[in-house]
Amino acid sequence: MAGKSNARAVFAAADHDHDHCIDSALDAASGLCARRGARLTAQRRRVLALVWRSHAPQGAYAILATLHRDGHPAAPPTVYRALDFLLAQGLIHRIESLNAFVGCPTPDTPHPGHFLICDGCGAAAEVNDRRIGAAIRRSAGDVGFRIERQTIELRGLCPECQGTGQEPAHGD
Amino acid sequence: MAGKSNARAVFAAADHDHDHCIDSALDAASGLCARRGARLTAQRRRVLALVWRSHAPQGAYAILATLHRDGHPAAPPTVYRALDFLLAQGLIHRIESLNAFVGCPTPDTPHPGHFLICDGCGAAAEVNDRRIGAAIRRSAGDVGFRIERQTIELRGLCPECQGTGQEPAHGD
DNA sequence: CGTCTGAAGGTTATATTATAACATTACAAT
DNA sequence: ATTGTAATGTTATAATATAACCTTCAGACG
Ligand SMILES: [Zn+2]
Ligand SMILES: [Zn+2]
Ligand SMILES: [Zn+2]
Ligand SMILES: [Zn+2]
Repeated sequence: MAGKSNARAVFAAADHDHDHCIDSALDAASGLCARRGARLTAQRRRVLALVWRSHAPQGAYAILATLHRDGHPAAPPTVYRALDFLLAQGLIHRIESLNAFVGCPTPDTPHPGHFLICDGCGAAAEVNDRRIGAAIRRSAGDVGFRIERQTIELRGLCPECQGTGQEPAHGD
Repeated sequence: MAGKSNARAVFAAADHDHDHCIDSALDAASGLCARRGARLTAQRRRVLALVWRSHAPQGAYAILATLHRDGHPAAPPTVYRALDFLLAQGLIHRIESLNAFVGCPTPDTPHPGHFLICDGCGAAAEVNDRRIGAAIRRSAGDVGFRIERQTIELRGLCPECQGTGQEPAHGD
């Protein structure tokens, strides 16, 4: 309970209304795709909802299994194609160190994805800290490297999971 | 060590003596394992040499195939076990965004692996910039996140590959 | 309306990456 | 030699991802 108040800004509180997260993500996606002329089909919308099922990144095959449970059977290519579309639209990010996908809370503006990922509760928080970006640009600039894409994934324990002996991952 | 424009210091020159890279990596590994009482067996040494085959990260199955070509047939678990040992000793790093492994040029001292990875030539350069580390610690500290492990992989083009038409491989 | 077209999705098979489980061998210490 | 343990071998399979080809569907247009 001795968490910092800032912490809640990036990691959702344990008791937050997650249905609201899902709904607003879907609404944002609808609007954004409409403005861009991109087709957010029922299939893609379902996959996006399942990625947002939790703040913990979801694997493609977990999404696949949930689709089956929900009465929408699909094969791997279907899921991967939907994920590719969502990635292209910036609606989700891929977490390389987990081979999994997580919803983007700010899909309207382009940004590198910088993540804090808790090994206790599994949640991934997108931070996109200006200072990290600046340090990276400076470091790459020093050696003449031109950055096209960033993978920044910091693993550890979120404030809630520290001191609770919560090292191993759990469900979702 | 505190450098500004040691531009070519991180990416090896195109014409450098790579056999020297391999030899000194193997020598360093021998000494380090001896001091630690860790057993750098022939198998592990062979795998380490193959990881160092290039400054481009090598996949486990590429290593496996090369072992076969070299007359040292092996099954996947053999290679993965050797890689696990080398990772545990800090002799190599895993590149998450490539599912591949690259030799560590400074295995003596513990450090997070921060990489610049060229999409032109495939080379990965380990930078471990103190400013990036500091920015990350500050950013995580702000929200009370405890970092246990970092994945920092910056993809783009190295100085040599810029302007040489060497964008991500296309063929024609 | 009917037809055309291209994107989306379906289907099957397979590629790629990684690990589980158990048997055998090598090796150092007693 | 005996024994305990680390390393390796062996077989099978899990988990992640894509290739290739076919069908369906929504919208454009005459
Ligand atoms: Zn984002
Ligand atoms: Zn947590
Ligand atoms: Zn290193
Ligand atoms: Zn290059």
